[in-house]
Amino acid sequence: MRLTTRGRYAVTAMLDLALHYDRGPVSLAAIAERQGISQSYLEQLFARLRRNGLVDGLRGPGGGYRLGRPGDSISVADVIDAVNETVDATRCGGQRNCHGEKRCLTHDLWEELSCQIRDFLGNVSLDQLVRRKSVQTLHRMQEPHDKEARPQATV
Amino acid sequence: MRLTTRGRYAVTAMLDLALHYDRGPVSLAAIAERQGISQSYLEQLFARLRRNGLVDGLRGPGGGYRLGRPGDSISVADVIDAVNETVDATRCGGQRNCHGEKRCLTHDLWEELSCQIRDFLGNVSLDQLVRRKSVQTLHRMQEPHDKEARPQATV
DNA sequence: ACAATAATTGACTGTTTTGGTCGGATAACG
DNA sequence: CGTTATCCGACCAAAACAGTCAATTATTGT
Repeated sequence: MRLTTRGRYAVTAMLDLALHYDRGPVSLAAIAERQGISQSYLEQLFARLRRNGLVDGLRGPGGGYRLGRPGDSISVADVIDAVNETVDATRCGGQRNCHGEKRCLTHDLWEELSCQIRDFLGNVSLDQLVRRKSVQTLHRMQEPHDKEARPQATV
Repeated sequence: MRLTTRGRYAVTAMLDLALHYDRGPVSLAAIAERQGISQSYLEQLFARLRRNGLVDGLRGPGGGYRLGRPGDSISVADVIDAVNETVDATRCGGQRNCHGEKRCLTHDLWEELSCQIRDFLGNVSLDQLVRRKSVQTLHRMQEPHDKEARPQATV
């Protein structure tokens, strides 16, 4: 089981996408700036997210990324799985060769733990996160305080 | 949050200790052979376990390691913490500097996850593991099939 | 006293993963 | 056509991981 910056960045970025769902595609540059993540690194992550169908990429000016499916059908576990390719806590990855040909003394324990984690992360959707108070607060603070309604090319 | 071979080995080794609690000190060589773990690596792990008071080391012939306190007061979380020094899932380790000076969008989520994991692993004691059927079965298979009662120096 | 045993210590090494950069290709829009 | 942005692949430094090794120290049995 590994949960590192990669998975955390991915979830944060996906959440940013969900927060701006109504404003059309979101560019990596925008995410990078808002969330303080290296844009080059984001490219790597989004390559995996796209391959797993979690996002759609739109090229050209005004392009960016969009959620591949509704935010209530994307769980945090989905995102982490996409970039990490394993949330399994066992060493053998479900096989039982952790000790010679048999499974090790603690195999079952790690299997249960994996289950717990998957359960927890699998039951939190992006939409649920969006609706959280703490997220909303931070979201508003990250907005560029547009006094008018959506200034379009202030960059 | 990281759960790697180190933590898994440590728990397995501690469980081995608990399984042989009544037979006096257990040598690293014995654990290494039974559980298929490198003895040199075990040395490293037990250094940390000892520093955290989880085991007592007894030198000299017939020596080895013993549980530092009763098996029902040692949780899996204790063991992992001892060798890993962190089971935290947040990047900032409880501080809130994950994004600049503020906390990142997903800070709370990782904090909850950490809590879940700690809860789960903190509520499993070595004694509970010992009593598990799957563990008992594996345990019997690992014994050297002593036909007599405890042959003493067959090595 | 002596040898064997086994913990204890610290330095050292090879491999993998992480986190990240860079340059260029490709597609879309004006 | 030029700009914008995704795409793609190679590349890289640092850290963590997994493991080895040699030397030292303490204890026990003879």
